[in-house]
Amino acid sequence: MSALSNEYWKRTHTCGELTGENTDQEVLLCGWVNTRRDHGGLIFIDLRDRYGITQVVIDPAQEAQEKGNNNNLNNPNNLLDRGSEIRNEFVLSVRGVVRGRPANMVNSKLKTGEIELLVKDLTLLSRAETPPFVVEDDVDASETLRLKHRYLDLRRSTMQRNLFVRSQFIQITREYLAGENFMDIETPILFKSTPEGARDYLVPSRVNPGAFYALPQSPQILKQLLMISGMDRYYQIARCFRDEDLRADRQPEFSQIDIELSFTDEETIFALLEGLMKRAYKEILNMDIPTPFNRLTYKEAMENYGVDKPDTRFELKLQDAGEIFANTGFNAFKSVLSSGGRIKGICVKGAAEGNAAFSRKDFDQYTKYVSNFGAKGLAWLKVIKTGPETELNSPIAKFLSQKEQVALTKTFSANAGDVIFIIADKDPDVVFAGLGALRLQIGRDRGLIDQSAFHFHWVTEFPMFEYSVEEKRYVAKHHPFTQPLDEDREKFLKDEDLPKLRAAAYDLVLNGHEVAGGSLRIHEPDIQAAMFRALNMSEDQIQSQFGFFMEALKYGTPPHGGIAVGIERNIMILVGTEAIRDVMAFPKTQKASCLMSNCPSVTAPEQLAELQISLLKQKPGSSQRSDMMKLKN
RNA sequence: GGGGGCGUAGUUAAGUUGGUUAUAACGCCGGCCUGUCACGCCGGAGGCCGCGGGUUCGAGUCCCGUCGCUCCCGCCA
Repeated sequence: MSALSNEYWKRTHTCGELTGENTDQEVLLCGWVNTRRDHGGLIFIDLRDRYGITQVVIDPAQEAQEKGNNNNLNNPNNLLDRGSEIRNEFVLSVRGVVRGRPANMVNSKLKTGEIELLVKDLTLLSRAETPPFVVEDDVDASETLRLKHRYLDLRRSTMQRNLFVRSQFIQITREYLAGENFMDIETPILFKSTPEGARDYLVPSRVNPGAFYALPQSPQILKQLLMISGMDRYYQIARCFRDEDLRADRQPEFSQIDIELSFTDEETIFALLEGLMKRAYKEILNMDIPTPFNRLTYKEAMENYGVDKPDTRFELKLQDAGEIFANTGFNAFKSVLSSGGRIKGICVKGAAEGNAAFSRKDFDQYTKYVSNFGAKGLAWLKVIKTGPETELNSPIAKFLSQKEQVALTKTFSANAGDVIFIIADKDPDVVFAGLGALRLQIGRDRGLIDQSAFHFHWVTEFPMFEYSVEEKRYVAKHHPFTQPLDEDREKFLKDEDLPKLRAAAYDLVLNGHEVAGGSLRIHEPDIQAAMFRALNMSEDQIQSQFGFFMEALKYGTPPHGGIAVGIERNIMILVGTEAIRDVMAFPKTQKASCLMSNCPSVTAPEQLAELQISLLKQKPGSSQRSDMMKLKN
């Protein structure tokens, strides 16, 4: 069989654009067979491409009536024969005439539903085996199968839309930042490992045996060096790599809009991002996002929501009950307070009585749920109406004085029918984490979250340091190039009160997700040196890991700062999906493997030898062994 | 590293206290059909019940192990 001429795929239109205005035009469409409805002497084919679906009709009787204007009309029977051979996902070239549909046959579900294409010639460009799942919008297949045949999954309109929105978002970003004088500069993917932070992906160097590059966790140092170079305003759509465990919103490689500016301050950066988001939401969703965004300090976020990335689409804020129990006789609470712990809670409206009431089982499940976050218990108190008064109904009620019960009701603004949940723990982080997670869970369970809302806000004044139990030292909460807040600079230089110092670091939070994070950077060499010392790094470590950077700082560094916007998380929320896998073309599974290509895979011994790498003996049953088994089959 | 959920035709699921030949829908194959758009009607094929062990007269079902997918904790500056 000779090759087809490319005349067959010189499309005049896409499958999403023909309307009544094109009636009687002769057109050529190309696409995939979405469905075929064979009526014997009449065949309907829904032809699909990225732009939409157009109904194509093989109707020899109609065709015969319309003799005249075409000189290479096929034998009608031949057309029907070919039509009946067609199966889902075949690739077709269809030449035909656009026909308006009678009013009662218009399909209002299709953009092109007021017309159809009467086939004059139909050519099979490519056959397809029966796909492992039916390619349709409401896909009826497990994610495992979808990932194995990702190229088929990506034919679905939801996936195509997700990737299109992502493309739009990046395009808008480029235009916006170019308009603000930003320069797109690429930085290396093969770079130096910097042990602070996440685990690195390493790449062996063949020409330097035993030495490794690391894939960047972010271009942080490089973009700061660009500021020292006088690039003034830099951005990059930067791929980042982190070898840590995956989550629904975490992949080993992801992209961020990496931004850095010289001679800047927080207000400038906030306004820049607000402008970007406003424009993106307007152009993509035609939605007006109010700016400037609200701001919360880290402390306010923790006290009110228990997390540093609060979902503010619903209330259900945390209240403090520490004062109520300052002199309590209830030993459990008393010991928590005396050892520096916290007692906080939330009040759930209308959850004590009626149809929407929590059952004993619900309480047990929530108790179990908060235990995931370290909470040893969850107290619950139902507010019950007893005549004109209310009283608390709870396993712990008998331990609480009348005064405490009244104060509780008041502090939580609780009415009859409400339920108060309380967590008390010696470790304040457990109280925050437990209640923060409980608040979110109850918000979801009780439908308190407005799914169509987009709530942006800034979280500011993050702590500079947090203590690492594992490493027995303080580590930078953001990263070690972050400047202390001006008010805390003196204390920082005196090395005082490290856990209480605040950084000029900020996150942009959207619907409970951290969608961007940044800081003002240290531009003074002595401050940077003090920072490394605070992190308990020796001079040798500083030299070997960051010597080149310390050197660069000495040659005239402008004050600078920046931010990085997580592209996948933003798009995920924009298109309303739960996993960032849905906004990436070829994502990895939770074990960081690709089901389509089966990577990572075993490397040939020769390839390892060339790199002078030998493998340690594998544990029996390890994934490497099972991979080798797979290869043998 | 730890905890939860899932794994049965091509696909999505059902499968009772362990007991005949493992169901259904969609898809697939064949036939019929000129107005469908979830086309319709008739017929048919299709199973290592993830894998390996164990208990039992008998295992999709119970037990142990293992692999894979997923959600969460730790981790993710």
